[in-house]
Amino acid sequence: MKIRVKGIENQGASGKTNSSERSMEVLQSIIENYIKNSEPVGSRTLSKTIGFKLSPATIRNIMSDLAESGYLIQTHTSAGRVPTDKAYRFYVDSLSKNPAVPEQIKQKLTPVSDVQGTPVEDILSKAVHLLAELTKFACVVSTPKQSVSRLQRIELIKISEDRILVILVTKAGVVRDKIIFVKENHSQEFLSSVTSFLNEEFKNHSMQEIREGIHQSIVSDRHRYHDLLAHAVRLGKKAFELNQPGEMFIEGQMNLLLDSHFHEQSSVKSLIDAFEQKTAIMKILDESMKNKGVHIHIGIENDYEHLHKCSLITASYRNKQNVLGSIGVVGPTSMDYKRIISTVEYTAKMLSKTISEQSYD
Amino acid sequence: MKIRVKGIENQGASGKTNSSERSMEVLQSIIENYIKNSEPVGSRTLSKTIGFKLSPATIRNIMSDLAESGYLIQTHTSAGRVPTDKAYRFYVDSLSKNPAVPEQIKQKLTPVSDVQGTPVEDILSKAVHLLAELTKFACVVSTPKQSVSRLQRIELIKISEDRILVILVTKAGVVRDKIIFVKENHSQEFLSSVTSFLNEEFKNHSMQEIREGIHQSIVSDRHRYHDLLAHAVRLGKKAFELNQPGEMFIEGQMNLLLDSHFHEQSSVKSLIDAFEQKTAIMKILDESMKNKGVHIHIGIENDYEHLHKCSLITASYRNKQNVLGSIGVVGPTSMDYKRIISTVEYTAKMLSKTISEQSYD
DNA sequence: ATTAGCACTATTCATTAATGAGTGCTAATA
DNA sequence: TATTAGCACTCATTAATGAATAGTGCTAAT
Repeated sequence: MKIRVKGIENQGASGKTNSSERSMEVLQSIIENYIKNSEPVGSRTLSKTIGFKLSPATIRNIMSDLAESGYLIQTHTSAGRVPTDKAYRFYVDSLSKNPAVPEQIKQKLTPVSDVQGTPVEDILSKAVHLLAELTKFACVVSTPKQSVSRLQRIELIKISEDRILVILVTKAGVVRDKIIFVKENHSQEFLSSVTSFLNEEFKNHSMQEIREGIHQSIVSDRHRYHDLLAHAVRLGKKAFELNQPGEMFIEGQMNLLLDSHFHEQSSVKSLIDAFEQKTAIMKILDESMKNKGVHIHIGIENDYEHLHKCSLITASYRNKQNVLGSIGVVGPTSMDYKRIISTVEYTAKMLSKTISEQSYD
Repeated sequence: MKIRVKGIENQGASGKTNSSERSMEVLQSIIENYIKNSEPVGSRTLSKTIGFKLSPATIRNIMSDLAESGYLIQTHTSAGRVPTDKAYRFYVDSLSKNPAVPEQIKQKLTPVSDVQGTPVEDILSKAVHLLAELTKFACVVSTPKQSVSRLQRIELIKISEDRILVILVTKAGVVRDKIIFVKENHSQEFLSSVTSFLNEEFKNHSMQEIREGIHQSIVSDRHRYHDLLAHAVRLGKKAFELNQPGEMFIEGQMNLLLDSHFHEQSSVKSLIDAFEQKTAIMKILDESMKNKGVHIHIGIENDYEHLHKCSLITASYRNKQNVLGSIGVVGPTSMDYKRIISTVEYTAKMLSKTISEQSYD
């Protein structure tokens, strides 16, 4: 009995994969059926939908085996079977790596690239909005990681007696601004020379490097700097200090609440918490920046408990130089993985392309 | 019969307002009861809750009259009565103008002012977040209207051969940035002189004035400008062109979906649409900037149909110079007006104070 | 003008019974 | 030996029923 299913786990190991292949196809069929109709699927229905001819009884046997090895569960005795997270994992792993992107989605996503001169935030926001519209789920995108982005230019502008406006332009085209308060009343000329110094010193360095570098300068080489540079370093330190904790844009949360899978009280509450907290999702997005391609987190695989009933599909976006951030979809575990994966992948690609065009190198 | 109720509408007109005053108090009591429990209120319950002694039967008579003149409705024959939008309008109009702000709310809102040097957007976002937390409804805030905000400083920074970064700093502390593309390869020195020119010419003018002013310059005085200034004007035109359509931050939409009043399918859909559209709510926020104080839009009073089951409480915020934008709450018509109104009012006040401190004059 | 009393109405809730989808097991079949 | 037909059984869903309840409207008495 179990042999049949074992075949799934180490498929191809033995020569006689016939019956295991069939189990696989049945499982796949169940999953696709469930994804489509969101209803437990029974042996009778399946025997009609399935490609090859099998009687309900046989299918019942197979299903029973699949249930035993944890791919299916029953909500109650006389209900059909529902795929588990393990089943979804099997399913996505068996999907083709380069899914076709429907022409319609390509069409819808072209406006992302139609944004000459707009701030990166706007591009991200547009992209995530479109993604939400296409997938009908909640979508998130993380803003470019400051620490890795490289300095294109820094500018210090005197605003008033004691206030200086700091503008940081990164290679990725992100502009950050911050007012810093100072005690001394520096002249604009002085600020200009500080600006020049900082630009020469730090252009093309990542923010992280700069922060560390400045720290270094102060600690070790203090005596070497004459007065002006000491000031410059002190100002620069303040300027580069804007350690924003990485933002995240969320769009289409409402879509989830309309989704039938989240109609139960408890899971709605969970989701809201998950979005309030942000940190959990942010962590997943960050994680997704480390490797190429699409990342898939299914239900229970998520560390954060409130996301146990969700799947996340994420992909990183980048410019020519660096990986900048990630974009992703949060939906029910029973989402249409094929479609969502290809959509996310394509969106990330378009986003990368657009941002690369805007980047300064 | 009707006389009793007419008394509400032109109260104090006749000397014998005794019974009309009583009707008023009954109505008020019904409203407060309904706000508190979200359940149709019946004559028996009311006769207990109400301050003075009245039998259920008498109350029934009064209620019947109130229903006849449109202050109450019944969901079905044997149900209690529910206040109409007209009733809420009467209710809020009769509220004291300067409501007390609970100490607890004051406490919660102090962090808004704890934001030295942060961009205005962040302050707004923090304020609206706190407001949502306090009110448990959805909250919105509009970003400072660009057209009225006055220029503190403009800066042109050469980013690459054909790209110039424009930074606009307004008196309100808002920084706007945009990349403009140019055909000529201007030197940074040239840009500096253009910058000086633009600053001298337009500092302290509102964006709207500037846009009009520049247009004027080009049309009428073209010949007067020598080459450099012609360039400057052309660049400036491009720079000031960033006609952003006024953004809006939304927070706490989820709160609404958890609210029992919106549990019916239809109204949820409506609300989602309302927030997607943005324009309708934006219009209300804009409207609210025209007059001082708190503005209240109850249900059917809203032009936009999808907001017919909501009330909006809005108040404008400002710096020392100008009204900048508005902040507001979107909730069910049966919200606790007393509490919400005072909270919004106080939040707007705190917001104004904070932003004024950051403003550059 | 107010109130008590009573008939009337509509919702809500629990109970019951019918329906039906789906399984598991056994015996028959290819 | 793998597959299938047949049948008993389970459990959710649905509809129907009736009792309990909360509320009104009207009339007559105070």
